[in-house]
Amino acid sequence: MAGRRYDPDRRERLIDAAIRVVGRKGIAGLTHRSVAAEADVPLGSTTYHFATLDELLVAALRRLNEGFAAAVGAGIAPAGPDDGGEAPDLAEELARQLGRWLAGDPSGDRTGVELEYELYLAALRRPALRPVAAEWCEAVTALLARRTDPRTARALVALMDGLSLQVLLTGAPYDPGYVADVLRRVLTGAGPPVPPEGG
Amino acid sequence: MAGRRYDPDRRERLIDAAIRVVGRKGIAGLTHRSVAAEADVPLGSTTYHFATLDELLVAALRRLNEGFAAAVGAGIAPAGPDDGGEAPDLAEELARQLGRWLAGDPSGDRTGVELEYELYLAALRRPALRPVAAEWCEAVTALLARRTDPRTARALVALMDGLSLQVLLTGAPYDPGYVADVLRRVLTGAGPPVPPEGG
Amino acid sequence: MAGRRYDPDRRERLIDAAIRVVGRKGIAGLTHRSVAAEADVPLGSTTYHFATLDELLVAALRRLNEGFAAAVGAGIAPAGPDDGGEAPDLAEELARQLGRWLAGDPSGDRTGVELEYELYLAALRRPALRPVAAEWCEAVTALLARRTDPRTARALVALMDGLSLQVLLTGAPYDPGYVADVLRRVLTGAGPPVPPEGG
Amino acid sequence: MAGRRYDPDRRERLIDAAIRVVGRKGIAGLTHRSVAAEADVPLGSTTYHFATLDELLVAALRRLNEGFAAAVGAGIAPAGPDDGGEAPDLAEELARQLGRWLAGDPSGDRTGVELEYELYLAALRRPALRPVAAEWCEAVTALLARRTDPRTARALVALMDGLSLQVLLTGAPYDPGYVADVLRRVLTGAGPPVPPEGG
DNA sequence: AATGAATGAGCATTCATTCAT
DNA sequence: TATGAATGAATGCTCATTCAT
Repeated sequence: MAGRRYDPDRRERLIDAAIRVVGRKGIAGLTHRSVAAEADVPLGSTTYHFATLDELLVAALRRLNEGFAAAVGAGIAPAGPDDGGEAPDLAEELARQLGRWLAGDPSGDRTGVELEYELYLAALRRPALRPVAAEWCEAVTALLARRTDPRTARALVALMDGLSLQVLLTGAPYDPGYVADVLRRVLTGAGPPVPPEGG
Repeated sequence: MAGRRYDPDRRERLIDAAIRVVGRKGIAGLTHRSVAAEADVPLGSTTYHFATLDELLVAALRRLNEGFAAAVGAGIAPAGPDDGGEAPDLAEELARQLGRWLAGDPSGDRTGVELEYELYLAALRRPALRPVAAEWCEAVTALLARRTDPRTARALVALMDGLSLQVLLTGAPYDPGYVADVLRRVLTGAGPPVPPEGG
Repeated sequence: MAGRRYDPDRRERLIDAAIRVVGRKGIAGLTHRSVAAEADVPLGSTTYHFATLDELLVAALRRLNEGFAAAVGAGIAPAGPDDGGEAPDLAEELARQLGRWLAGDPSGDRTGVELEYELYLAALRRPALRPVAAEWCEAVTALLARRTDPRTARALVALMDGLSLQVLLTGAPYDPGYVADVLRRVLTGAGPPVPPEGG
Repeated sequence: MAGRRYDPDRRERLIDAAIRVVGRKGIAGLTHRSVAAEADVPLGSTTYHFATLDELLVAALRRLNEGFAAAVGAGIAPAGPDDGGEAPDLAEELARQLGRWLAGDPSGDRTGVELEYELYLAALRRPALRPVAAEWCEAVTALLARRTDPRTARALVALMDGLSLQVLLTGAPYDPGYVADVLRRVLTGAGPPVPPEGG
């Protein structure tokens, strides 16, 4: 913690530390001090790299988004070349995927979804986060739109958000069959998927 | 602020004040002090009536629920005696209602929905709020179940939550036609409404 | 510094401490911490009694005013019953008095005038101090008006302020003969003193 | 803000920036950072050119003096060759001039006088500024001495300072008739003006 | 039952300064 | 010669909580 001059990517380490802190203590527990301690960095260093906590929050949410989009992208295969207007098993794939996320890390800290939702929902009161939240929303919608039309994709995202929150907020058990069922209803009458670029 | 000894419904006034404070400054701005000032009550009085802020938060969310359930109940008429398995215009009614809530109070403070969602979503990190959030969710679901079946009702609530959050978090405009459309899809194939008690 | 609950007139002690701190380190050195240390009182106590530093500054300047007005009043005897339109030796009395103030306390800390002027002049940038500065100005003017007319009194105050500042700001030596001379010029053609109340 | 290597009059630009900063935020708001930002110059550059803030303050006050002396000189014409011992309208000229300064710039920032007085009065606590304050005082006195004798000039300066401060500190309205009156009294019995050099 | 006073911990932020480049 | 990065100290202020009344 002393004399450690010259430390490139300290900025990145601070973002990582911020994510861990939020995971452990929530956004309310994210302070310059807690981040500094978590990153093992002098206090002044946090304000040097991120003048305000909002800046740090934005960076954290953005990094989370990248990781999340990658995860979703890996889980949701794009539509095959000869798919009809609607992917046959998308509803079930999504329901299964959602179940995996919500089950989460059984170990100590909060699960990934909870952390992610906390940051995402923080945009409600923090305008600075709004653009990042919008990016996240659009990114996931775009991924799903590879298997259905954009309007349907957006509705799927909303429904999955709503169902996840019901589980997270009320402690209700997750029922994959039920979720697949209602997702399927939204997929009913969906248009053709967005063709991949260059197609 | 002084000498106001006998004051039987001070407790209620504190809850009202707490709601106003959260509306104006967010949950992060809810402190014993801010509530005391808002309610024009000595500081010690707040800790006396609500030992912790969580207690106050629970009371506030519960009060909000009551008002909200009443509003929803008034907006969503129960199914008539000879309705078929599904109310013909429920989707549009809900979309319109949602639009009204999201448009909100154009005056100073935050709109009602934003306030309500902030408290509701706070349950993510505050276990004490979880039971109240569950109550809220069940109450609204039950109201909608008077026009469709419970599983569908729960999905409608989730979808409306998700769509509302998209609007609130990303600043996207609200499109009632789109919302009615996707709500209608969820209503597709819904079962019969829950018969009124005693029916 | 510990366990000293119940300490009435702690508020007064804080004001005294603030005056000593400003005397020693200037307004720039007046911080909640420095006052707390000087008064041997916990830090939180300073913000409890004076929510902002401006409040403390106002209280300090006001207290200083009282003492100063008393000192001036003692030094400047009111006009005798049969005085003509102008007190014969007022100019010299004032010049002598001014010399005594500017000579000040040869010991360590800043002299009283310097301290007083620093707080008084701070009103230039701190609107909160303005009313107190105005009070001070009027009080001294009223005292002098007992020996001459109010317009002349106000000018005497201005001239004495200006001459004092020349000494304090530029380090020029104080020349009582010169000061008496120019004060006398202002007194030339002055009207009758303000009659004492009830006279 | 980057790569601006060759920049010969950066020093001057920093002084200008410092004056603007003091005008906007007061001496207390003058920091290396605020100057750097105002001058659009890297932070390190300010400490490089002015090791301490006092140095910068001295430079700023000195520059202000030059401009002010020029303004006064332009406003106060020297005595004509056949003037009697006393300039007939000097009192009124000065009163009018003072009124113009105190009215100041009606636009956003602080008026020029306020800024100038703040820096001038700062000498009270900052010995480094004392010589510059003395220069200012002497310069203005010398200018006025071209229309009256030096002792009287010095008193005029003191009286004008005192009257200006009354207006600035207490918010009292400026009354040019009154000011001319009392200035005239000081001019009463003044000696002959200082003859121009070489006269 | 109720409350004014008190206090220790903590927070976001700002800053002068140092130093390696 | 300049400067971006870094840092330790400090500041004003807020707060939950305690306690004596």
